[in-house]
Amino acid sequence: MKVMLGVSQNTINRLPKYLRCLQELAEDGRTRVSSAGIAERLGLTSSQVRQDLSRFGSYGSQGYGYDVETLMRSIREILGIDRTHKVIVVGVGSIGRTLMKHLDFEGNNYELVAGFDTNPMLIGTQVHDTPIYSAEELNAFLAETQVDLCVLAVPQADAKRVALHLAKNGIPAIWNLTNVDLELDLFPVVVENVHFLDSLFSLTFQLEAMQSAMARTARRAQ
Amino acid sequence: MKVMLGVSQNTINRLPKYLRCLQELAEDGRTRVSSAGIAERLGLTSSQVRQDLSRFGSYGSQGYGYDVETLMRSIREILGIDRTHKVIVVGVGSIGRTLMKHLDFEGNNYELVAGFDTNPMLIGTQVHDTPIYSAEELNAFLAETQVDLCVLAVPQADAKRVALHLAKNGIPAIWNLTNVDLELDLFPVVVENVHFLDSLFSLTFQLEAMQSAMARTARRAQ
DNA sequence: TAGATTGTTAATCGATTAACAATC
DNA sequence: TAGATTGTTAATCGATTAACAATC
Repeated sequence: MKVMLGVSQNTINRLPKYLRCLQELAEDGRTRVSSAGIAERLGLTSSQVRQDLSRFGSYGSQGYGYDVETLMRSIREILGIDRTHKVIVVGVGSIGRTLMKHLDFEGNNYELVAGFDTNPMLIGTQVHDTPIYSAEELNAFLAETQVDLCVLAVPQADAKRVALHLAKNGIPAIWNLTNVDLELDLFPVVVENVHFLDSLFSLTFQLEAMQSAMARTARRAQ
Repeated sequence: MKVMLGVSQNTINRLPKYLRCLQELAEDGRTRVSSAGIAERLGLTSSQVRQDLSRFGSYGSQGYGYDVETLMRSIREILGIDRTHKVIVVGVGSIGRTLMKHLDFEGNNYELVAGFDTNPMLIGTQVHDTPIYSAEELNAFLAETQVDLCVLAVPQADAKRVALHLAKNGIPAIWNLTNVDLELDLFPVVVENVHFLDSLFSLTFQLEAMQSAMARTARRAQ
């Protein structure tokens, strides 16, 4: 594989969108697609699609475009989701449980190996075929299992402490759903902070902007 | 308020992060902060913080910086979350319910006025003090209540149909949590597509990139 | 007052778009 | 073969950073 120095975050963030677009095309029975075809569906330019993909290699053919299945496989490979990742869920409250049940982990090669919680009612149960253990069993579990990724969904008050603990015990990636910004700076640990509200706020801003634009238009039309 | 022509999406996306930063500062009892102080906490440059804020107005003082409370209020105003927004939840499955219970709607002036679902078990119940109605009651409800925003959490198969229906019945903003890309292009309706998996994939990419960087370093050290 | 820090203008940097030779 | 479309280089555009006068 090419050395991936300087792939921009924007490019990385578009890869999952390309993948979803290709999955839709495959479901529609399409076997080939051009960069212009992808671009149109996503509201981008064909230039950008080709430019993005070319950061990682050559996946198309002149005069033909891209084979849908092949490009899908290639993007999965670039993202790393062609390989299996072992995942634990720490904090199996309502958010943790909902994700375990509804997110397509299996279909993307994520293996939910265990959940951990402090609630005695949950310990020993299963959520979506995944066993839930007590928080005390976490260290022992990590010592004997190579876990790739942790879904962090504990209460806000516990977020920083638990994240630090996970990092110290060798978890290399934390998907942080606690709504607390984790700036761990604990190389070699990567963290992705998910903030539901940010996206709601952004929508609200757009709503207000649209409505005031419409109000201006209406005034001018009078 | 200034006319907001050409505020970049990047700037808009940073506003919620500034807000969260200020909230943390306020909780720590801080009453003032400089652009450099905000920038450091968020890993940005002070220039960028000032540049972003100056798109909307002047909120600081030379030699002093920003008053934490005042700036918080101003950003809420810019985002539009100082005003009350009436919200309905369409699709009160496990994702819809979890959000209703756990997301801080009230604290950000979102008023959850109703939920709608087709499941007879849910209809007539309350989730987090919000009544759940039958899907058949939706149209009548929209006719008599001015709803600002809809949280869309129906099954994937229903997403496009329901979104179109909402748009046609006057919902101006849809927060789409169905994992289906909605490219409605139904002006004047704004849509925000939330894709949980995108962020997980992006984390996985970073994980792989970090691990292969470490492997290279290790080889070189031998 | 002197030091600090803003808001803004100018300079730089990076990302997107356009263009086109290569070629399926 | 002729038309289509890639991968890539060059041109443009926009976003970030640097610099600094204004001033609290």
